[in-house]
Order: sequence, then structure tokens, then C-alpha cells
Amino acid sequence: MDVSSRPEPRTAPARSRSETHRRLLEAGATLFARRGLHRVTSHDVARTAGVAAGTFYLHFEDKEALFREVVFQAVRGLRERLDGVGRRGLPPDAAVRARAEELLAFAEEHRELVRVIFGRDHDAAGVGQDALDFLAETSERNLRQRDAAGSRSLHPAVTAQALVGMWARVAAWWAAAPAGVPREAVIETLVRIQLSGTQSAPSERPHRSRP
Amino acid sequence: MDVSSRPEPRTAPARSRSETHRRLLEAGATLFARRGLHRVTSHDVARTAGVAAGTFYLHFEDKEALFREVVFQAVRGLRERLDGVGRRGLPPDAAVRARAEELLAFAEEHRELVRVIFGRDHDAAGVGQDALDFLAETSERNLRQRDAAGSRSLHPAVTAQALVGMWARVAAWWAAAPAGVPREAVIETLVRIQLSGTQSAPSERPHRSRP
Amino acid sequence: MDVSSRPEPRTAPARSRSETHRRLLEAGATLFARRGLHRVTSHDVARTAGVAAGTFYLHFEDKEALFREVVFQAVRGLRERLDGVGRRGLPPDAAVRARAEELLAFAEEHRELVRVIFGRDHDAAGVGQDALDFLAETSERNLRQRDAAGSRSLHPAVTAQALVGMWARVAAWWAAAPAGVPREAVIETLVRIQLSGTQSAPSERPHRSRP
Amino acid sequence: MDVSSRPEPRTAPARSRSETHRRLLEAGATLFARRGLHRVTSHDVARTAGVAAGTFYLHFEDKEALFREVVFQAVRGLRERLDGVGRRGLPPDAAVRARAEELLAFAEEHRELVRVIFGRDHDAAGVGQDALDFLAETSERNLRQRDAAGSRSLHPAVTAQALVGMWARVAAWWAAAPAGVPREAVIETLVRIQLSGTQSAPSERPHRSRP
DNA sequence: AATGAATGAGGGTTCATTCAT
DNA sequence: TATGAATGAACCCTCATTCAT
Repeated sequence: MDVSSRPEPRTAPARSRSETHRRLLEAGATLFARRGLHRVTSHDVARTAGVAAGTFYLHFEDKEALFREVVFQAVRGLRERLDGVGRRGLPPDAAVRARAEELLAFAEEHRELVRVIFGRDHDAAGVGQDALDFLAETSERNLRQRDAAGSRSLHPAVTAQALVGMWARVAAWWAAAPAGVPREAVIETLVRIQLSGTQSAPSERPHRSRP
Repeated sequence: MDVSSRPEPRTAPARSRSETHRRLLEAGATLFARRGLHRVTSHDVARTAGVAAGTFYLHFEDKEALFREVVFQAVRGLRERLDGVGRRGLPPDAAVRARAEELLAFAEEHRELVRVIFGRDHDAAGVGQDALDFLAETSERNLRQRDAAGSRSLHPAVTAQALVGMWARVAAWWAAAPAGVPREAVIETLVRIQLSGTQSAPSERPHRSRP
Repeated sequence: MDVSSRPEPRTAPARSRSETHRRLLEAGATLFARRGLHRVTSHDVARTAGVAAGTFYLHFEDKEALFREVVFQAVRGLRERLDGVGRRGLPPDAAVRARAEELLAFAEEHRELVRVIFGRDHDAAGVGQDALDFLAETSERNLRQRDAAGSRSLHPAVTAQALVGMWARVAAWWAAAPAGVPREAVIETLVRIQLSGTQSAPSERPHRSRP
Repeated sequence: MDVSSRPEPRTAPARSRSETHRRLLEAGATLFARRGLHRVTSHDVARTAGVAAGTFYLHFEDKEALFREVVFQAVRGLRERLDGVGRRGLPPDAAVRARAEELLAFAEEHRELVRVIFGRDHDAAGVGQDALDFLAETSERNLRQRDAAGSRSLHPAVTAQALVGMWARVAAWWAAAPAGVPREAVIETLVRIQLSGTQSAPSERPHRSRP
């Protein structure tokens, strides 16, 4: 987000290539988060980055490539956090909760971008969907591993899609209106859905006793 | 002044207003499903509907208004189907399954449009998200009713968002590549997630004892 | 996505910015003088200037801005000529005549444009009026200076408006049909009106006997 | 061309032709005064008049024809008032003043329209200029009559143009900002200019005796 | 590497006018 | 006479992208 506090320029007279690249990426992140893909022009990005219009194309194939880069940079961050949870060796229930916590933390830190990628401002030419595919991949792999043993009825691919759809939607919705529901309630609900489904009433489970 | 260069209009009304409206709506549904919002022009729609370019604007405020109309027409259809399930007075588990079936049937019948609205070709200026909000409303209302009695931990709004996110993603994903996973597996998985969560836990779980 | 249908731009800069600007200005002056504001399109101007359509908007906000620029360039020229008269230190009568001469010379040199700005082809969205305001300003200032001493009854602002109205109308009328009345007669009449009013009657001046 | 002298509704069940005509004229007057010629559409006029779009063209050749009609109706009114002054047989000075009074009264009564016809909102496709020609005609005729006897130096046509230019500009300017200058001051100034020219300082006229 | 003027296809939208009913 | 749906040419303006410097 900030440009001023940069270590960088080591030798060059003008700006270094990577410095310019970074500035464009940063400008893109800021602007896309604010206005979405197609309400930002390549000139806007260049101007914000403090470079000439043509310079943009020395660093990115086209506008969508930058958008893609911005989105995936963020999403890779999310995936790493989620993967990190896996590496902690928590018991399943705790892991589910930890992942929900990471998701919400991510949504909080990238409120604007989350809205653009997963949510309503989305005019993102499928990039958001690609991002979900990306997340779903890991999820699916994890599910497969876990199910190596048993579970006939939960199809890993479907489950993965269902989970990322759920996460993305909830993250976007919550990021857009954080005031409405306390963070803890969101986490609790996500956890419960993943652990016991939506047929609430956890204790007695009345829904299972059916004639 | 300059009368000579005037175009000499050659045709006339002939069709009823509502007929024209319907044709535009139909043309829009076809084209948007095929190419998404911004790879369709208002001229395309008019041409496909067999009317003049200007006629479009006699019936719709602008291109997005038509898109919105097309999307909501479809989504209203889905909601009605889902609501219909509620009216059948089924036991909870059966209702969950019936809804999943309706969802998949809908995705099958509107394969292209589902992809555009909920999925990857989506550049829909937030219309898809509005559609999800629309679906989430009903869902949330239903959850509140059901929970009138108990359930402390499942927040209805969050749950509703989670569900529609899950449904939309799964529907879009499945509509885009129906070959991969058999319809029954998708339904089974959705049902299982909603009834028991994703923690499969193969052996002891009573919910697997079903005909 | 869709790269194939992209237009493959074929040319390049080559001309200096200011050169292009000048060409557009010149093209605008020619075309507006010939056809007035709204019978000239931005494409016409670009084509005449030998640049691409979009280039127009790199140099002018919109069509009206160019028109405005063209008009004011001319009107500034007129004002300078009129101001020049003031600087010659002529006696008042001679100054009045000199100004009338400048006005007619201007009308002769910019015959077409004068008709567009002040006259009948005018569809100029108020630009002609703004031009008159601009001229009236100086006129009013001059009148105020002169009247520092005396003159109760001639309101400077009103007088200035009256004068520019008179000039503009006479210039436009004469520019449109120069054959009708010899230049000298126009000048003589303008001078006489300003010096003695319209109550001609040369010899005895009966109109001055007023209560 | 003329509407006023029509014999009016004789039979019809629905609205009579002349009634419809009148409503259109009235709607036009209101709308044009408010927004000028090309910010009013033929649909606007029809809607305001409470008739269908097509009906407009049963009564007027095109939009400009209605505009023309509206303008000339007003200007004929002004000319009649000015002519009325001539018929009162006043002494010349008094007549000049009376005409100025009529002009200002007219400007006051038709404030909006005066601004559109003669003034800054003008985008009137030359109609305002035609209106001035119309006024100038009478003026010129009057001047010729008066000058039958003498006056070498005041060319009637030029004088007429000068006068209408002056009047129109002053009327438009004053109508646009009536607060600025009291009505009496405007009249007084117009009278003085016409009677003695702009070289103020009436009594001693020091400026004429110059070395 | 960077610059920035230029390109030009493309698209959305308006509105005067017609004419079958 | 009136209606009002339809017409379709016209026009402005944007913006992703190029390339000579």
C-alpha cells in the first residue's frame, strides 16, 4: 500500500525495472480494490504508479494480466495461511475452526479486494472464478487424502467446490458489511456447518430421528 | 435546412409492444448466456430480436437493465422451484435432498446462463451477486422460521450466505463441466454437507444408514 | 481472450503535440466558420486536421471546447485591435471612428466566422454571447474611466451592452451581405450614432430641446 | 403562419384540432423558454401538451417550425407594442422613451423567452436572427420615413440594425439578471444613447470642442 | 527502459420522424 | 384526427495498445 517506505533503488540512475514493476502492481492493487477491473484504465494505473502510459505494457501483457497478478498475489496469501493451518497438526475440529479464523482475518485485512474478487463489485472476467478454482484445488487434495480411508458419499471435488463457494461468498458478504454480524458468530457458524451441517439443533439432533 | 439528407424511414410498427419486448428478452437470454454481458452489444440484441437498434431503448433503460431482467427471470424461476419444495411438507432431510435436486435440474436446464450468472464468464456488474442476495433472502427466512425453537450457534444470515455461495458455486462448476461428476454424486454430497457437515467421519456416523 | 479480433494499430506519433493542436484549431476555425457548431462533427475536424478521431480528445475536452477556443481566439483579436485604438491617444471622436473602422476590418477579414459568432448561422450554445460579454467588459471599463468625472445618466454597464449589441449585429449583418452598403456608410453611421444618437436631423438638432 | 385568428372549436367530440394546436404551442413556449431549442425534444412537447408523439407532426412541419412560431408570436407582440407607440403621435423624444419602456416591459413579461431568443441560451438555429431582421424591417421603414427630408449621414438600414442589435442585447442581458440595474436606469440610458449618442456629458459637451 | 502522442475500432444512446392502426 | 411503437442514421467519446523517439 505504501510507496514511500521503499528500500530498493540500489544502483541505477533512473528507477530500476523491478521498482517500476512493483509500483505498477501496487497501484493496480489499490485501484482495482477501489473500483474493480473495468472501471480502472491502464492509464489510471500508470498515472498512479507515476510512470508513462506505455511503460505499463513493458511490464504486463495487458490490463487483465495485471489484475490477475494482483488477485493471485492475494489469493496465494490466503492459501498459504490455510495451508499453514494444516501444518500445525491440529485435530480436525480445531483445524476447521482455525481455517475459518484465517479466512475472516484475510477478509478483514483485504476488505476491498475481497469484495472485488469474490463479491458484488465483481466484473472480473472470470478471474475471481479462477481464484476459486485455485483454492478449490488444495481443498480437494486435502479432502482426498483424508478420505483415503473411507467416506463414500462425500465427493471430494464437489465438496471442495462447495466449500470455496461458501467461503468466498461469506467472506465477500462479511467484508462488505462487517458491522452486521460479529466475527465470532461467522466463525462459529462456518465451523458448525462444516462439522455438523446446517440441520442445527446440535445437542439432540432431532432431525435425524425420522419415521 | 438540410432536409435532403434525411433518411426517409421506410417501415412501421406492425408488432405489438409486448411481442417486441418478449423477443428482446429472448434474444438477450440467448446472447448473454452465450457470451456474457459485455461481449454482447445492444445492437446484437436488437438484430437478433429482429428490431431496429433504437427499439431496444424503448423497452429497456440500457443494456444492463436487460441483463438484469434476464438474470432475475431465471433466478425467480429457481427460487420458485425451491419454494415449491417447502410447500410439499416433506421431512427436513427429504426437503434438503429435494432442493438439491431442483438446483441441479435448474443448472441442467439453464446450463449456459448459470455459468454466466454464477460462474466464470461472469462480468456481470454485480448482477450475479444481487441474484445471490435474492436467493439468500428466502433461505435466511426459512432458517429463521425453523430455528424459532432452538439452535443457538447457527447464525441464519451467515448460514444463508454460506448455502447460496455453496449452491451457486457448485451449480456453476457442474454446469460448466457436467461430464465429470454424475448428477447423483453432486446431490448426495450437497445433501450430506447440509445434513452432517464435511467431517465425513466414516464408520460410526448414523446418517449413512439410509436406503 | 478475444485477442484475435484486435485491430492491430498501424501508425505512430511523428508529429509534435503542439503541431497537432494547431492543425485541429485551424481545421475547427475553417469548418465552424463554414457550417456552424452543430453541423460539424468531431470526426470532421479530425479528418480535416489529418489526425485520428480519438486524437481530437487528446487536445480538447469536447467539440464545444474547440468551438469556444476558435471563437475566443478571434474575439481576442478584435479586442486587441479595439484596445490598440485606445492606446493611440486619439481625441474621442476620432477614437470612435477608428474603432468602427477596426470593427469593419475585422468583419471583413473574418467574414464567415463573424456570421457564425454574432449572426444567423449561430447555434453556438451561448458561446457568441460569452464573446459579447468579453467585449462588453472592456467597453464598460473604458466607459467607467471616462465617466469618472461626469455623466449621470449613461449607465456604464447598460451602455457597454448596448454598444456591443450594436456592433455585433451590424458586423454580422454587414459580413453576411457586404455588397449592400458601402463600408464607409456603415462606419459613418456607427460613428454618428455613438456621437450624436440616432435623432439625425443634422442642421438644427431639434431633439436636444428636452424638458 | 398565424394561429391567433382561428375561429375555434365548432363541433368535435374529442379535442378539436385547434385546441390541440394551441396546447402544443403553449407547451412549446414553456419548454423552449426553459431549455432552448435543442434541449427540448418533440416528445417533450407532445407529452407536455398531453398528446401522442405523432400528433405533433400533424400540427407542425417539424420542431423548428414550432420554435419559429413560438418566437414570432412573441416578437410580433413586441413589434405591435412598438408600432403602437408610433401611432400615439408623440414628439420624437417622448417616442424614443416610450419605445424603450415597451421594450423593457416586454423583457420583463417574457423574461425566459427573451433570454432564449436574443440571449445566451440561444442555440436557436438562426431564428433569433430572423426575429431581429423582422424587427429591423419596421425600424428601417420608420427611419426612412423620418429621413425623407434630410439626414445624409445616418444610413437607415445600418441604423436599424444597430438599434435592434442594441435592444436585443440589452433586453437579453437585463432579462437574465434583472436585479443588477434598475429598470429606469436602463431606459434612461437607452434613451440618451439614441438621442445624443454615447459621448455622455450632455450639457456642456466639452468633448466636441477640441483642438 | 521509458516516454507519451497517436491510433481507431467500437459501443451506447438519442431523437426527429413515419405510418399502420 | 389521433395514436404510439418503431425506425435507424448519426454522433460523441473511450481506452487498450503501439511505436518513434
